[in-house]
Order: sequence, then structure tokens, then C-alpha cells
Amino acid sequence: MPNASEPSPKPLKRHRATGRVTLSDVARAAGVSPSTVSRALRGERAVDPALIERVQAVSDKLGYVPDPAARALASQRSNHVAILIPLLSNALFVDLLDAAQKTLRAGGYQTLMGVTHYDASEEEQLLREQLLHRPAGLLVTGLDHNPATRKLMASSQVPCVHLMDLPAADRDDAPYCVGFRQTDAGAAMTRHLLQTGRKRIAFAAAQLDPRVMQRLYGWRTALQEAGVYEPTLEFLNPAPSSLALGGVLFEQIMQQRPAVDAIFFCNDDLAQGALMAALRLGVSVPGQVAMAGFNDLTGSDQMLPPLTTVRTPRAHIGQAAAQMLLSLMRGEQPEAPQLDLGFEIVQRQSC
Amino acid sequence: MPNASEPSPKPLKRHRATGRVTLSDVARAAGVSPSTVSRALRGERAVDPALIERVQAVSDKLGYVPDPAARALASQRSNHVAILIPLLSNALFVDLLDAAQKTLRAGGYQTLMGVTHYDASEEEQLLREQLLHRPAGLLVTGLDHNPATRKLMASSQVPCVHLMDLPAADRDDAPYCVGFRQTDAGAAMTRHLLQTGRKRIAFAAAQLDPRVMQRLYGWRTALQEAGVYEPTLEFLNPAPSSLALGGVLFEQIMQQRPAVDAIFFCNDDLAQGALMAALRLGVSVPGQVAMAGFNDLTGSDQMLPPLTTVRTPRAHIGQAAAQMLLSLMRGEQPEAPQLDLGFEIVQRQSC
DNA sequence: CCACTTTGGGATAGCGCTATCCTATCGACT
DNA sequence: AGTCGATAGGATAGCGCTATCCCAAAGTGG
Repeated sequence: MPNASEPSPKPLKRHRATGRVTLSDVARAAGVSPSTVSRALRGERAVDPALIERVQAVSDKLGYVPDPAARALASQRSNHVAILIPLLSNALFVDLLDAAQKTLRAGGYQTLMGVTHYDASEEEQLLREQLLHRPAGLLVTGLDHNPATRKLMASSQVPCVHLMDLPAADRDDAPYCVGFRQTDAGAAMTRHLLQTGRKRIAFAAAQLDPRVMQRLYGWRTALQEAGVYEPTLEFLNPAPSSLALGGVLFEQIMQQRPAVDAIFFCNDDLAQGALMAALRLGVSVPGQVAMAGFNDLTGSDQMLPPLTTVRTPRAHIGQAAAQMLLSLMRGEQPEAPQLDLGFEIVQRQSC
Repeated sequence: MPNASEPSPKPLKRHRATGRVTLSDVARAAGVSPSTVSRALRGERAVDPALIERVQAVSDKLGYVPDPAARALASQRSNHVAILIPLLSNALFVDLLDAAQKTLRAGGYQTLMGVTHYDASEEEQLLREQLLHRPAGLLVTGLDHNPATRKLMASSQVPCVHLMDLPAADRDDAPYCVGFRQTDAGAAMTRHLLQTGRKRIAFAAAQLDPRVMQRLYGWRTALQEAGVYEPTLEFLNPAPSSLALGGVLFEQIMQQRPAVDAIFFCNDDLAQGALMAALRLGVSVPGQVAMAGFNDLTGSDQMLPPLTTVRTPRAHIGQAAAQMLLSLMRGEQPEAPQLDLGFEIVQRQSC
């Protein structure tokens, strides 16, 4: 016996024992192999219906719940869906998040939220972190991303749906997206103001994200068509949108262009702030100047006067995008890669 | 050769190969064992400083990033932190979420958000789902949970910090929490109104969650102390809080108790809606009736008149709670299990 | 009637880590 | 010197699944 140093047959019990009910426990109790349990529970491949039922029953009785970490490690896919939104301080994105999150959860997915603060490199960093978790899907706001981000999304092979925006033209490399035509919405509201007889329509905006700029473009186009466009009617401020800023913008406009007869705000919070400022300053709305907002945020219908605005289907967008992502994650092909959910002019008394 | 059926020595190459840079790759490149790399990178146990540096360098060069799923499976702990909040439609909770999420991310944790809709059984269900992910920590709103939820939290052994609320008395089984005394805040604002000479102070509330009820209790106590409490001054509506509901409550109060000289709303959105309704109805504020809100939400300073309210440190709460959780997850003991971040009466022109 | 595909189940090697156990080395203390 | 306890690194068994391969049995067609 030259080699007596290898006698130990039993591999000594390690002290771990998590106590968790595992797939193997179910397999043993059901008298089948682990593979079969795995397949039966996931509805993978063909399994005898009777067997599926038996496995289900045993699984329920033992209270088996699959371990997401083990599953993720083995399959290289988690049940996470990452969602990237610019801010949590804009109700618009919160509504989007809320709706998407609800839909995804119903589909069995966990939502990983990432807040980019409108910062392209922070977006890239967040995406990088999230991709580590091997998310099953991706929901991102807008279509504008830096090249590195775009490359990450492409190379990760993770299904991705873009929110809020639609590509300008129907290219065939078009990504999946759910939203509406921001430009059209901007133009539509402007035309509405023109129809009520207004001629000097200012555009007041904050944050200046790509969608705001599209609305600006729509406004500009509509004014040009009507032959009443003036560059000095644009009041753009890159600061975050807020009621207070709306008031500031309003005062600025009334000071610089007192003859303005309508103001189109790129977001309702600005318009709400302007409405309050008008009340404070005794400026009659819509008598002296009409006001219009965008998004139909909560409170806009409670203003004095109630605010005319563009109602955007943000909850619907969140829900529909999540739905589209769910089908992509199932490996299905949505009928159309782009979903235009439109918008609606809500006419109230501020115009 | 009786047994020719077992010749294959090489265990046949499976087609998986994820291409990911693994810990073993780093170990091989650095000329050390995987254990050492793992320890060096996590700062676990004692490792030679020079070695740590070398491993770090190699790891960076190869672009190694640990796989969260593998880590979670092996260690039975993920880098997720679950946060449970009642709603996303109340700015209060969004601010909480935003702050907590930011702090946790800085600490290397991913936030898993759960929205309970003020539903105890939904909370339980969410918690159950989240615990599957073996979160490293738990952030939950309030101290009121059903027994099953409480048991889940306890048996999971996951560190947990409660938000917004503080326990009534300092019990020694007191859970970790960060918040302020809702009752005191309610009483403080009521006393402030009393000091301005108001006598008939109504309390208007919606949603009626436990924190609202505590504010109600504070209001009641202050009025009783002053000898001016009347039960009919309570206007409670279980519907979700909103500007529109604030207007409705205001009209209801003016109709049922026209002699009221102040109204204390349990949340700013109600007060904002009431303020708008007062403008609409031509009720002078604070001339005829003073108004006070709670939380100092955005827009309250822009109202006409600007709203007197209780400023609650919700962002601070989110951040401090996350911080406390971070130290708990590090195995440290916070100096005090309860953190009272107080509140502040913000006096504006509505009183 | 036999080669030839399905069909449905079993066996088992990882997925990429961490936790546990082991061992070698070095002082410090009898 | 010899014994001990630290200290620091290595080896390796899982964590709980899924994916892949394998194989028996049951159809299928010429």
C-alpha cells in the first residue's frame, strides 16, 4: 500500500445546509429526475401532462420556490428588467415607471430602476451595472444615447424597448419603441392656439431634453406655416422644470414681450407656475394671454383657470412598452416594432 | 477487453462558454488561487497588501467584474435592497425612494422597488417575492404590518429599517427606524394655528394611513388642551389624496361648518386643491379662513397665497435610512436604533 | 420487418462564485 | 528546542438550477 494518504471515502460534511426546499427535493418526492421537474415547472419541451400535474402538486405541497440566483447563474438570464428613466422628480417618468413596473410584475419580472439624471455617462454607467445582473429585458427612455451605451445595448443581446419617443422616419433598423410623435404634439397644440385667433405665441421650455426640443420644433413649424414665427418668441431655460421656474419664465416673457397673446409651455408644471404668477400679477388668463401646457399632469384641471394642455398617454406607454417587452422576452415578434399611442388636446379655460 | 464501452477520458466539451472574464481567469493571470483573488477583491480576511494590489491591477487589466448571480448563489446574499413604499403617486414616497436609491447605489447596492398600494396582503406578497432574491437589506414604510409580514421580516434575518415613523414609546425590542413624530408634527401645526388666534380649526384628511391618523391625533390633542376640540371638525375621506379631493373637502367644510376659521390638511396636495377652490369661490385666505398643509410639497410656495405647511425631511429620511441600512449590512450597530429627524413649521401667507 | 425518426425521461456537467477546511510559515512563549 | 497560536495562502465542495447529452420506447414508412 504505497499510497495510504488517500483513504477518506466520505467527503466530509460541510456546514452550510440552507434549509431551502430545492428542485431535487421535489424530484425525489415526486419520484422523477430533477430535469423533469425543471421542465415540468417551466413548461419546457414536451412532458407528459399527467406528470406535470403530479410535479405541480408535489411542488406546491413542499412549498418549493425556484431560487432566482441559481436560475440566473445556470441560464445566464435573470428575471430582472432594467428600466432607465431620467428623473424621479418629474411626475411623467414616475407614471411611466409605475405602469411599467406593474405590468412587468404581473409577468413575473422584477424591475430594476435606474435614474440617469439626463446624464449620458451616468446612463452608460447604470446600464453597465444593470447588465451585470443579466436582465431579461431593458426599458429605456428616449432614443438618444451615447455610442458606448448604444453598443452596450446591442452587444448585450438583451431585448430592449424605448419609451416616449418614436424614430423620425421608418428605418428598417428601427428599434422597438412605444410613444408618440412629440413634434406632431407640439405642432398640434400650436395650431390649436392659432385657431383660437392667437398670433404671437411664445414657447417656454425648461430641461430641454430631446423631446422638449421636438415639441419646440413642432411649434416652430406650425408658426412658420402660419407665417407668424419669430425667433425671439422662444424662451428656453436648461434648468429642471418646476412650478417656480414657470413663474420666472412667465415674468420674463411678460417683461420682454408684453404683446405676446399666448404662451405654450413644454410641461404642465411650468404652465401651472405661470398661471399662479399671472394670478399674483393680475394678468388675465386667457383675456390678456392664453396659456397651454403639456402632459396634463395632476392639478392642471384644478388651476384657475383650468389649464389647456396636451394629454400624453404616459401610463399607457409604460404599460404597452412593458407588454411589448414581455412578448420579446418570450421570443415572440411584436406585430410592429413601433407603437404610436398618440396624444390628445385637452381644451380647458386657459385658452 | 470486456468493458469497451467506457473509453472516453475527456468529458466532452459542452457548448456553453459564456466568454465572461471570471475570477479564475484573474487568479491564473495573477498567479494565485481563486480564493485569494476573492479575498483580495472583497477585502476579506488578511491578505498581503502587495498581493491585493497585484490582484487589483490584474483584475482591472482583464476587466473583471464579479457576477452577482454567482455571488448570490454562493453566499446566499445578493446585493439587492428591497424597498417597499405604498404609492408612487404621492411625491412624498417618490422623494423617499429617490434619496434611498441614490444612497444605496453609492454603497454598491441595487434597489428593488415594491409598491404596496397600502394593501397589507400585497405588501406581504411583495415581501415574499423580494425575499426570494435574498436581499441584503430591507427598507419598509411605516411600522404597521400584518403579522405574516412581520414574521417574514423577522425570520428572514435580513436587516431592516423602517421609514417615516417612530415607535410611540422606546421599547427595547424597537426596530430600526428613521422618521419623525407624526403626532408631534400634527400638534405643532395646530398649536401654531391656535397662536395666530384661530379657534375653530378643522382637520381635513384623505388616504387615512397610520401616519395621517397620528397627525389627526396630534391635532386633536392640541385642540383639547386649548379646550376647543369638536369632533365635527374632523373631515376624513379614505380616498387617495389629490388636489381635486382637496377642493371637494374644502367645499364640504365651508358648507357644513361655514364658521371654521382655519383648516389643517393632512397633505399639501389637498391644501393646494383647497387653495385653488378658495380662489374659485372667492373665499379669502387667510382673511376668512386660514389654511395649512403638510409635507411642503413642490408648488406649495407658489400658491396664492403661499401655503403654510410642515416641512418634513423626506429626502433626508430616505438618505439616512439607507445609510443606517448600509451600516447594518456591514454588520455594524448604529448608535441608536431610532433616528428622529424632526420637522419644521414653514410659515407662509395662508395663515 | 427493419432502418429511421420522433417523443419523453434521465444523467450530469457546469454556471462563477464563496465558504470551509487544510497547510505552511513565522514568531512568541514555555 | 519544542509547542502553540496567529497569519496568509491554497484546494475544493458545493450553492440550486439549467443545458446538454444520452437512451429507451413508441411510432412510421417503404
